[in-house]
Amino acid sequence: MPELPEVETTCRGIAPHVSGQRIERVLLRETRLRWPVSPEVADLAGSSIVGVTRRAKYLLMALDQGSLIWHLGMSGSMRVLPTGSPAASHEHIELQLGNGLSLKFRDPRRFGALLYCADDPLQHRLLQPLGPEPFADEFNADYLYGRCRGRSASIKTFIMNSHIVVGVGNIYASEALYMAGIRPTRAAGGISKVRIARLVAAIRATLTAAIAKGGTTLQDFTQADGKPGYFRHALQVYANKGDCQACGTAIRHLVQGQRSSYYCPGCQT
DNA sequence: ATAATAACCTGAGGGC
DNA sequence: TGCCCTCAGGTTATTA
Repeated sequence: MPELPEVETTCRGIAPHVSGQRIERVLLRETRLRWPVSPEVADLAGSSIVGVTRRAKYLLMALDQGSLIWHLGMSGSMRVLPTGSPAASHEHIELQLGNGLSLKFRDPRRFGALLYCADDPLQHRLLQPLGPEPFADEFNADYLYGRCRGRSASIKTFIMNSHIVVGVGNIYASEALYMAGIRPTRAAGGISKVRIARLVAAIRATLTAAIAKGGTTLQDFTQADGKPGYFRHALQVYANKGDCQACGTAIRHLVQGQRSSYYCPGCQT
């Protein structure tokens, strides 16, 4: 689940409960994530959490000394619950806080990550090469059209490339291309600037709408309070086996780069 | 440099 | 019930 809207929802959900809190105790039940959890994490008791921000699909937790870089992978989620409440299955990490609450990280598939970074996390080797945020001024039609020049990759694969723009995952790539009227199979370099401008707007609109609904829950994702994301009901094409709401044509499914894509052959050219 | 593929995991759901 | 297969939000590393 965790694309940009889900990570943003998580960030907003946990921030009020963890910001300014002292870490009383760290529970590491499973450290074999995408990468081994940084050993420094085990010794964080006594540190304080200054604040939480998001960059791409990473959650950045500033501490009084250094920072934590979290990633939710494919199945990760975070909840804030009273310290002492029973651990859910696959609840790998728990930070017990001074306010009697615990931040609990659950990730059945273990594609997520928790890394400690002593200095600027934005300069971390995973964050440094990332493209612009979709809501940044820098991400505009000029930029995206420029990056598309000479690229034969499909536009769907292209906008999911975090070096081009961050935060657009498999669900919202299909949804944004539907909104923009562009087939996911089109070569990035062959799309007119006007249509690229439409795509930029569609990416922003799709992500904004999804954030407003708390993201999309397919299976594992929950908000920090345990509720699912409600954008699933607003999906137009993703996982849709029916017809396009706009023109009635049957939604089509295909696989691109090992990922499912969905589009309307009537509306998307 | 760009593009395509394999790899890392667990669980849910369908078919038989 | 149970077994086998396919598929699922991401992204890095490896290979052409």
